[in-house]
Amino acid sequence: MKKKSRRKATIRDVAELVGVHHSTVSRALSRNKQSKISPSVVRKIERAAEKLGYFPNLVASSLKQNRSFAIGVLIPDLMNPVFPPIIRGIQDTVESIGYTVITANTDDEERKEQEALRMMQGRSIEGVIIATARREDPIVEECIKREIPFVLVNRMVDRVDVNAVIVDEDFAVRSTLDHLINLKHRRIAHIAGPPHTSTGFERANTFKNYMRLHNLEPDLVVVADKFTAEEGARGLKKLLGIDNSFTAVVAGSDLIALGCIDAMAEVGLMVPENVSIVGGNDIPFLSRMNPALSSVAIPKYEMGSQAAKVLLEVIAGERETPLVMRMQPRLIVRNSTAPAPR
Amino acid sequence: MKKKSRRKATIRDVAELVGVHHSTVSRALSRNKQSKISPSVVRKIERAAEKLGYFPNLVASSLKQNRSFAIGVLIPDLMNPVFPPIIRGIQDTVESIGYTVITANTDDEERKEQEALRMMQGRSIEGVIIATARREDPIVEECIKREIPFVLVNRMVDRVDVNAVIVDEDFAVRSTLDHLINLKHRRIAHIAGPPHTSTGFERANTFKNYMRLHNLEPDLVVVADKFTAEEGARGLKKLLGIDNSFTAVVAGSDLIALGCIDAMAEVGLMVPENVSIVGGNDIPFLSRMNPALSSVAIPKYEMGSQAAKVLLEVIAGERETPLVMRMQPRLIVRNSTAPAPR
DNA sequence: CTGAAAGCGCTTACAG
DNA sequence: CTGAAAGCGCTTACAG
Repeated sequence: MKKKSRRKATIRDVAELVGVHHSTVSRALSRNKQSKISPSVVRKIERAAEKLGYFPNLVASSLKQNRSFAIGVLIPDLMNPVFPPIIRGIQDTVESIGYTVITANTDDEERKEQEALRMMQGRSIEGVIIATARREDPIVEECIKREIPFVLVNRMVDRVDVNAVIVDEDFAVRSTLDHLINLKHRRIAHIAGPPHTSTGFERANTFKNYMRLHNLEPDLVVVADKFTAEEGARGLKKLLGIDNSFTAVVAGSDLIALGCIDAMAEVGLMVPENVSIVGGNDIPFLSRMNPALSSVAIPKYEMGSQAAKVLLEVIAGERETPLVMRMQPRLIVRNSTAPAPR
Repeated sequence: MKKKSRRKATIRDVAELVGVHHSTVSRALSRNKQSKISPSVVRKIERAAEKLGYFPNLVASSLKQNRSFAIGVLIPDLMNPVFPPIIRGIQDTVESIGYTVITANTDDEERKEQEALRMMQGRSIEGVIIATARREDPIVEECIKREIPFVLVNRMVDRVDVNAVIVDEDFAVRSTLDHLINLKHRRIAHIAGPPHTSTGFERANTFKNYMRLHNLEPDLVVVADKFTAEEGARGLKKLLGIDNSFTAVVAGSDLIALGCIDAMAEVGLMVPENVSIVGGNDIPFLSRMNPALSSVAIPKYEMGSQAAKVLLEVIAGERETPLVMRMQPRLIVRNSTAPAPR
């Protein structure tokens, strides 16, 4: 029962064992059954392959076919809880048809984005899902120029001739404001996400417009430079320097909301007694915090899954016209919002 | 400014442009500078490569060199907050030297583990980091048999002749119990993680031994079949059926602790007034819950990073003897633990 | 320092 | 249905 060699079995080894040409083995073992090999030979080959513990060398196959059955995914940071479900959605859908995914963290740094794209191209990825897009994004431009199939997820660029699976931000903000206005809040502030991202930008825009529509002060807007708690805290403090009559804040994301809550705690503002707050993308476990954070849930797993499906279609050449899917978010009211204090 | 063709530039294209043999280009562009090419030629080649937008085809390079500069990572589920930091730690350390990582979710199903390993082998990964190990694990055996370099992270197998970066579970449990005993708890229960995992098994063992050492009842132990909140809740209910005099519970993980807390809430037990509870691996945001969960922090990012370093050493042939690193955890006392009620 | 050749393990037109 | 050949884009002994 000793193994003869540590070398992995190749197609030639099984060909030899069966006594056929290695091209016949290749044909017998490849799934597309256009080239018919006689069933008896197929069976012999399969048996031999099994016996030798043969499995195909995907890198040789990739080189020859000039496709890799791999896609890339660009995210800012795996440790941001928004992204794991998106990635899992992507993985589950592409893996079911034999693709694998390579993810890279870019920390929102353009240099790392470039490097990651290069690396992925070097590995001949067939397409890429981009969760890091800024409204004007050199990476997106490069994909277009180099004709790399791509789809954006979560964040959008300003141009609309791209494939994207994003959130109906308008709806997100409107349902949030409806909720707050119903609770009789009038002085409502917004700690917006970075304006160079579509999510930050669109929510801030809708916020102003919808406030105006309701004849409410639309200018209580402060910008957070990143979707982080630190920036949320900074934003809230800045807001306090400008105005302290607000009774509610709409945060650009959950992480921003956490920062706001921290900053409020520092100055003795109670949530929701003094100020109500709504978060932005419903990351896990925040339902268990004190107070449980009201937030706008977005279908992260689903978005990843859809983005993957679209990308696969583009790769297969089945999709010509760009598609922008806007997924419906859902306001989840918990304990961080309450009627406006009088 | 029109591109001549969509074809990616190859080493031959730049060779032609410079007027040298393509092997010279290969030498000039490869980082290992043993084969000296005259600086002037190198410069010309670099210029030409730049001009053509050349970048190496890693899959061709992989095929030829029979190494892929890729490693695999097996995790149960990306959406479990324990794993993203581990993966990030792995990625950051291997990417800095040009490796990429391919992760696969196995959902703790052996079939998926097998499939993932196959896929990774097909892609010629040079080694694999395994975060899914059970105490007896066919995947680990297979890696040994096939001589695939691997290192375990977080979970260990029963055999000790392997590389692993894990937690000092003994210390984790002892510091937890010290804390609880100091708070005058005497009836302490344990909702253990799955006994087929080293973490579940070791913590339960230490729990019993250390309780005995303190002349406390060591048998208030119930097993959760998975590291999930659902299983934690089930465990707690089962415990209540056996005994309801306990004043503290040591949970096998944070997720298990969350389930316990839910189950306690259902029957009107207050944390920490009636029962104190300590979680198991300090996942993010639980410091913000109500009550903030006391937990044993483990250095997840660091563990990933260390595991990657060890794996890289094994791959480089620089490590002969197996290494088991036990990382020090740290009890973080928050508000879910309080003096025992009288 | 540079060139020419061989080969990594597959796939796929082209014949038969 | 099957074989023989060529080639994917690199790397690397072997000469010179």
